[in-house]
Amino acid sequence: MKPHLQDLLRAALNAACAELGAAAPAANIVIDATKDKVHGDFASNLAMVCAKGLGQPPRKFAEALVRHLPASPRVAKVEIAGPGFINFFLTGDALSALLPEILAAGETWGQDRSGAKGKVMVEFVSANPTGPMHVGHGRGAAYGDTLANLLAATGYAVHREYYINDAGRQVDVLTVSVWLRYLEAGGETLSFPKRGYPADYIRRSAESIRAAHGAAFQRPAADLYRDLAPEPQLPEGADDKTKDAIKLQQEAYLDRLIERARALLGGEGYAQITRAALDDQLAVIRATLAAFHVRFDQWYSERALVESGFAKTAIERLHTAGYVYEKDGAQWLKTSDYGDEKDRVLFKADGAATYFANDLAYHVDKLDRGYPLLVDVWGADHHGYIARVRAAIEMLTQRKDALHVALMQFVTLSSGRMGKRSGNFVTLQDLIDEVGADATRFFYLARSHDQHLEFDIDLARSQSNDNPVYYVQYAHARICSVFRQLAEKGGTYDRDAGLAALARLDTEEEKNLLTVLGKYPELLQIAAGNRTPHTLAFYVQDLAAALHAYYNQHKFLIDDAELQNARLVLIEATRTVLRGALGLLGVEPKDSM
RNA sequence: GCGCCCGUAGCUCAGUCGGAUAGAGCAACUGCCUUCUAAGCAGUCGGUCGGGGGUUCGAUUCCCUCCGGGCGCGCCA
Repeated sequence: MKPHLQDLLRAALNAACAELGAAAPAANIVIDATKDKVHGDFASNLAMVCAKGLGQPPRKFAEALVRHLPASPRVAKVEIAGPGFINFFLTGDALSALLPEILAAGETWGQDRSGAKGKVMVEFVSANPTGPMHVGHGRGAAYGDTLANLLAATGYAVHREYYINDAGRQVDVLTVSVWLRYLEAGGETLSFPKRGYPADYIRRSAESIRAAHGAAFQRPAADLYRDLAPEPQLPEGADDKTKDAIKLQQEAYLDRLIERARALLGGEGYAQITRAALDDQLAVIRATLAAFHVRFDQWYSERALVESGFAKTAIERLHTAGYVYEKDGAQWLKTSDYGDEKDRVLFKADGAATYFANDLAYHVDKLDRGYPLLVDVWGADHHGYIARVRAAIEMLTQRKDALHVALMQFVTLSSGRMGKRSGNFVTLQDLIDEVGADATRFFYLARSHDQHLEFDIDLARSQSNDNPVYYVQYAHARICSVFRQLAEKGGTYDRDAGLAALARLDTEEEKNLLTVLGKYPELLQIAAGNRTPHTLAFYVQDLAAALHAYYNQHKFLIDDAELQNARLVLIEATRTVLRGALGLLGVEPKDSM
């Protein structure tokens, strides 16, 4: 509808300017859906935008535009209002014309599945495989999954990927933590290191290793602690400076335990525990994401990236291009040439790669795989990391727009509900178990991602009219119920007869529902283009509200067969759009409540 | 100190490219079930859009500044 009105206005603009003997301004013509029906269906500010340049009063120029506006069967009335707005009132035919389109296209109506906009890689979640996901990861999961759906629905060929951080020191900490719990379970008495991972899930990992390997990794505690200085302890009431110093010493102690573990277990034994521990944690993560209806095309291992040698090869490329230099024994990347506040270390003085080096190599691989557009979904605590990755990507591509980072602001749980279940936090799995996948997803998505989110667990789990996700699902269920009732009464639905009688849809509620349906295609473009899935979550609530208002005011199963068929066409189309939108949100439409 | 996100109704939050009288849900109050599901509908109440300047036909929106909250500023990951 908008392009049609733009065409009309453009013609009017040319004619009106010709009359004035002036060149038509090159302004792009803005058409907005009105907030208030007294202003019609669509409005344009064109007269006010052009007035100054043409030396005309806005309202007078608006009159000239309206005078030159070509007639259109879709436009019932045009008015000038306020400081010079041009308001369009559409005919009923123009509104109902989208119903046959919706029914013909089905749930993908309004979507473009062609992939013609090219390939895009969406990397999201990528939670460390050292424990279960928490409620913050859930937000990135819901956001990333729905954003990927939206991009796929608006012409992109989308690849969804999870980067597994299964290399680096954290994996050694995981390995040692599991092994120490394993030793404890085997009867050894030891003091668990302060900086290890103490949680219950570590114990369960240790138990499953014992189930698979028996006592193969059992060693005496005496060997573990031989010639090892005891772990420094934090004194009561220490100041921050002291605390930091002690923490560093405790980390160093943990490093010594890691070395001792390698020595006592041998390379192969140590690696077996690492693999088992990682597999355990990843299995939990995969299960949670499956329960959350989040799907990935690929799980990409950092460890594999390093072991294949590509991590080094990729950095070599930057070296060859002249972006890498040596200082203080370390290899640095000149990210400050591309907007970062300082240069960053790729290889430490001891030769080890930094996390940044591997992550950068990973992004090089993404580009090598032919993705001109990369979307990374990160937690807000990583925002200080954006500049360096962006700088590196710009070095590689000479483009500023190749990488888009979407930051998820923090999630807190509603007061009084910060209970500890698995270790020292509420896991995403806990939340899904308690609230359900649909409500959890909807609550995450019904908030702008750059807004701090307070997750109201009590509201989300309430099976009541307070809960917006039920409100939307109820709208869908009500439509299903109408068709069930029709069948029970032995009635028939003649869609073609309904399509032929759309002119009968002339009540206020019907026009409003049609107006909301008509906004859907453009809304998908906006939600995908701005990367704001929450606008879709708001839309389905608007659509449900329009349906409920209609349902409450009018009956669908009536004696007037023609009108009944027309109304059934309208609610069938509404159900179709609801299903399409809920599908993108990853929320299940329910046939009954 | 510097950088990023944020500040909108009692609460939780929308507000697209600068547009008309700033919206929704919850809470409070009033109506509506003999009728396709009341997990619903209709209405009332509720605002210095954090404060102050600036830009212009017009600012919640853009710029400056101050106040308040969160996060980040490693040869950690």
